[in-house]
Amino acid sequence: MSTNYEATSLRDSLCASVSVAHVGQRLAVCGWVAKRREHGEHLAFIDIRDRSGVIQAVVDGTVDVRNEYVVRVTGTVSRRPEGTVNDKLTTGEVELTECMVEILATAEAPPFQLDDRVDIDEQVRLRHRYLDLRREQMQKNLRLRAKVNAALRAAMDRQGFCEVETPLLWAPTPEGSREFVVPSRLHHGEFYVLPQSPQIAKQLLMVGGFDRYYQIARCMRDEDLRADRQFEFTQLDLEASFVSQIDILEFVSQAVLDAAEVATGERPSTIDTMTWAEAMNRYGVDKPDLRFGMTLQDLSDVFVGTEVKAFSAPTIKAMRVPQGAEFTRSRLDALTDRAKGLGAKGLAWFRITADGVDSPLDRFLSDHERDAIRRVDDAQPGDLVLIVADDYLLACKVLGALRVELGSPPVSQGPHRYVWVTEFPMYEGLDDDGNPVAAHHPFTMPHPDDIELMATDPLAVRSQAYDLVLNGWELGSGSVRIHRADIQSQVFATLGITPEEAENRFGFLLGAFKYGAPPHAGFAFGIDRLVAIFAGEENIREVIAFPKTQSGADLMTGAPKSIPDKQLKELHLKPVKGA
RNA sequence: GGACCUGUGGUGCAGCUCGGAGUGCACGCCGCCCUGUCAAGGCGGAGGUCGCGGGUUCAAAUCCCGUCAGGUCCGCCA
Repeated sequence: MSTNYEATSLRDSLCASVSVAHVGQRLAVCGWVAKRREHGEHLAFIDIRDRSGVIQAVVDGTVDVRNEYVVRVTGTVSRRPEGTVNDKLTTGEVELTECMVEILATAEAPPFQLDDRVDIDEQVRLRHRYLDLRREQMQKNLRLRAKVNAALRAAMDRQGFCEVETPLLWAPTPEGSREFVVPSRLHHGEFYVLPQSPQIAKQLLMVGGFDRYYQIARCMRDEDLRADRQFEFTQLDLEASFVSQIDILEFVSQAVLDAAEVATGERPSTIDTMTWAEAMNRYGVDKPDLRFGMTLQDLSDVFVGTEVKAFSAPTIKAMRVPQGAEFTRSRLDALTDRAKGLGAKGLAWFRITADGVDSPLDRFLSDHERDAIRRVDDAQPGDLVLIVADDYLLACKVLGALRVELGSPPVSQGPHRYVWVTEFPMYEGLDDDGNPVAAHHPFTMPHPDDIELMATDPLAVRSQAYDLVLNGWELGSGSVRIHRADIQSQVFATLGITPEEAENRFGFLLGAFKYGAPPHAGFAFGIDRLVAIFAGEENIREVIAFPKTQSGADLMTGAPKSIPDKQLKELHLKPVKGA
C-alpha cells in the first residue's frame, strides 16, 4: 500500500476515502459541516465535507454544530445498517459512529447555499468567491485545470523544452493590444507595462541559445472583457529554434493531446489541418466549429445574369439551416437585421417546401435558380436556406457568423474537434493611413511563395502563421518568425513603419538579431479556454479562481480602487479632474 | 463607444403586458418536536428602501426618463 498522503497530524483520511476497507478502524476526518439532520435528543447525522466529498457521521445525542462549521470528527468506521445504504454517495455504504466532534471554527450562515440545487447569481458568487470555491463544481474545475497544467508541463519537459520565466515589468511597445501601465517610483514620469504576451522575450531567448523554451505565462491585455476573455489570462507559451512550422505543430499537438487525455480520458487520434482560405470559404470564420455542418455553399455560378436584383454581386453564398422553415417572420426579420449589422446589404431567405420555396423573392427566381436553392447542402422540406450576396469575404463572414449563432451546440456537448488553421494572410485590411495592418504580429515570416507579392499586392501575401482551434474557440496562435534583417525591413516598410520608428519600438530586438539569430518559430495557447471546454463551461470565469466581471471589477476585493494621495505623489501621478 | 437581457426578504423565482395595501412559492435562517436520516419530516416564527434617483398619477414593484450593478454580444482583443 502506498503512503497515505491524505493523513496529517489532524486527520487520518479524506472524507471520501473512507470505505468498507476501513470498517472497525477509528479514524479522524476534518472538514465543513455540509448538512445536519437531527432526530431528537438521541440521534443526529452530520455530513462532513472536504475537498474529496462527504462522509456521514452518526452522533448519539445532540451536537451544537451549524452548517459550514469547521470540525474534526473522530469515529469508528462502520457499515451502515441494512436498508440505510445511500447509493448517491461514494461513501454511502459506511458511516462514522461513536463520534467525537471537535469544533475547529464556527461559521455564520453562508450568504448562499453551497449545494448545487439552484444556480446562484454570479454577482453573489463572486462577492464571496472563497465560499463559491467550496462548491463541488468549482473544486472539480480548478483541480481539472491543475491536472491540465501538470500534463502540459510534463509534455514540454519530455520534448526537451526548458521552462524560463520572463519579466512582468516590461517596456512599452506601442503595437497591438492596449497595455496595462505601471508607474515607476524611481524614474519620474516613466512607466513599465505588463506584457500582453512574452513574445519579444521569448524571441530573445532564441537568440540567447535556449533552443526550446516554454512557460505557463500570465498575459495582460487592457481590452474589453468577454465570456472567453479576462484582463489576465494564462498561456502555454513556447518557442523553438532550428524548426519550421511542422515541428511547432507537432510539439503543440503532443502537449494538447496529452492534456486532452488527462482531462477527458480519451486521446484524440489526430488534429486536422485546414488553410485559412478553406476555413473562410466553408465556415466563414477563421475558427471553424467542426462539430456541426451547415457549411457555406457557393451559388455564384447559378446566379450569373440573374433577374434577382439583390443578387447582382460578385459572390452568392448560401447556407442551409436544418428545420429553419419554422422560423417566424419576426425571427427572420431579426436575422436580416443581424446580417445587416454584420455589414451585409441584406439577407435572402427561402423556406424549403415540398414543391418549391416560400420566399418574398420566389417570384423573381428562374426554375434553374429555384432548383439550385432547393438542392443547397441536400436541403429537405422544412429546412431554410439563407443567402448573402456581396463581396466574397464579406458574404462568407456574414453567413459564418449566422452559422455560429444558429447552429452552435453548447460547449458541454459533442466531440472535441481540434483543427489547425494555417496560411493566415500576412495583412488584414488597411489602416487609416492606407498601410496594411499586420494580421498576426510584425515579426511573422511571410509564406516563401509569396515574398515577391510583398511589394505588388501585400493583401494577397500569406504568412507562416497558424491557429489552433477547438470547437469554434481560438485556443491560440503562432508563427514562424522573421530572423533575417532584410525581410524584417521589408515587412516594416510594408506596414508603414519607418526605420526610426522600428528602432524606437523594437530596437533591442533588432539589435539582438544582429548577433546571429537562429531561424525560430513558436506558439502560445490559452489554458483558460482549453480547460473551460474540457470542463464543459461556457465561460472561462468558471475555471479561474478569482476572475473579474465584464467591467473589470473584482467584486470580492473591490478592485480597482483609488490609492492614498501620498502613494500617488510617490509615483509622480496626479488625478485629472473631470477627465 | 453601442445593442439587448437581468435587478423583488439571506438565496432562487413568480407578481410587471392590463397601476389599486409588500401578495405568493421553494430553499435557507431562528425556536420547539422527532431514535436511521441523507433535498429528512412535523409545528411555529423572524426577515423587504421591489438596485438607486426623478417623472406621470388620487395611487407605481408594475408606466416613462435617467443612473448604477451583473450578464451576452458588436466595436476592441498586433
